[in-house]
Amino acid sequence: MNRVPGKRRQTPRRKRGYHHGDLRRALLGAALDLLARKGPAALSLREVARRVGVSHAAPYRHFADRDALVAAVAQEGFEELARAMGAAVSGPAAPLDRMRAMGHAYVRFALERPAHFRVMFSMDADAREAYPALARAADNTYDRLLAEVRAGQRAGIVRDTDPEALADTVWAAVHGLAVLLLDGQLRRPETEPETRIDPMLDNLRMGLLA
Amino acid sequence: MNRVPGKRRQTPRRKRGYHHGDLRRALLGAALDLLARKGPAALSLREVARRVGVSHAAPYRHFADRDALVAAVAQEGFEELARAMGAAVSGPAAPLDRMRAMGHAYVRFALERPAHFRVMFSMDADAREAYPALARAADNTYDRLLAEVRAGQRAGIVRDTDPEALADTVWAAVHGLAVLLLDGQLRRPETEPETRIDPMLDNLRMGLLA
DNA sequence: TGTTTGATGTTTACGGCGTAAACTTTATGT
DNA sequence: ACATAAAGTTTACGCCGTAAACATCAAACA
Repeated sequence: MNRVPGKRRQTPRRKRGYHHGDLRRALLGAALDLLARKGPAALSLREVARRVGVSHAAPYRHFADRDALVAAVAQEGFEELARAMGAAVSGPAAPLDRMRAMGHAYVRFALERPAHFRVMFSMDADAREAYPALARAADNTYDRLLAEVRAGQRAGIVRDTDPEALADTVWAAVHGLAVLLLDGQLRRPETEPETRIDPMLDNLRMGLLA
Repeated sequence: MNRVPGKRRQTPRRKRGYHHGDLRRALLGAALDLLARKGPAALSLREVARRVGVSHAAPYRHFADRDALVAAVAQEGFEELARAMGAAVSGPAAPLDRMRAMGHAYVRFALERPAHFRVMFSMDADAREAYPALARAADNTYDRLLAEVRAGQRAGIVRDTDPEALADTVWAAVHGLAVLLLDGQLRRPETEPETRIDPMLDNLRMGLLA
């Protein structure tokens, strides 16, 4: 049950009337919109159903429960983030520049869609295991970064230690920066949030030592 | 209204019967316990009241609403984290060692009390503004780190750039590691989670460059 | 072509939640 | 001792997630 993703309409334009046409997608869209406007606390199945104009039980034909809807929204977020990061590295060629571009895309995504970003990381490991598509989408972003680290090492630019540890470090720093900015935890009023990332990436490059 | 913190009983042992004795603290304790056992979703005013043996409206004498209770729990978390970090730096004398100890304490706290840690960072900046005590408790942990960075610079060990940017970098990396480990996002099965922090701190020290 | 059938959506119902208002009880200061 | 305000209770309302029974429609098959 619950719809196989690939089985969708070949000619989706035909508006070939289901009962609704394409609930699921409509629900997802409404959920995302609600999330952006009113925050995570306001994201309820009933409100989403209301906005889409169906009964409050209709969503259960497409999502097992509220968590499943949230997981689907999170998954969409990871896919969009992966796209943004992909677009970012389409420009620069040098590994370090590519990593910088990815970092920017990551932080920008977080700052532009805070509620969405938050939801993406709101499920703990156990909860996430029930949604393998989500896990795959999330892994994807890590793999992109790791590839750049390895490329940097092959080019002799990046230090030759465990590449996964290096990728962990960079990802943790970028992710940490994103969530701390979101939390307003290290926002000092003078500085534009996004300008924080370049000094940070410089510090990562150079290290702490004198 | 809502109790001035300092005005509490001088001799709290006397069990000088309020109606309850010391609700608020009991509520906070129950909330923390519930959080640890059942996760953030299960943290409800009514359940907390039930556990403490009081009517479901009683908590409103001590907390304006559910968010206020959550904020108080978060604040306790920051205070405890600050204590843990304080205890960690009581040993080593060298700035870099102290930073390492602080990082360990931070990640350990997150891994040992995941639900609590999550709650601490679950409120966005706007929401947090309503709870200045929370904000102060949170700032405290940052200031400890910044002090170590400055000490390292004075000792000539740490690179002489903007110390706040350096502190941001280290904090972001440590915080990012903590939340990613919690999310199971970069857990690779072979390695013990806490062993991740030392390679990361080494990478921070040395930088990425070859 | 007409019928069946499974997918999609609705109605009704239940209990839990946050919160407000009106009420009762108790501790404390005069 | 008694008034008063703080602390706790009861009752009530509307929202939520979810389950079950029911209705409707699209499509496959006879």
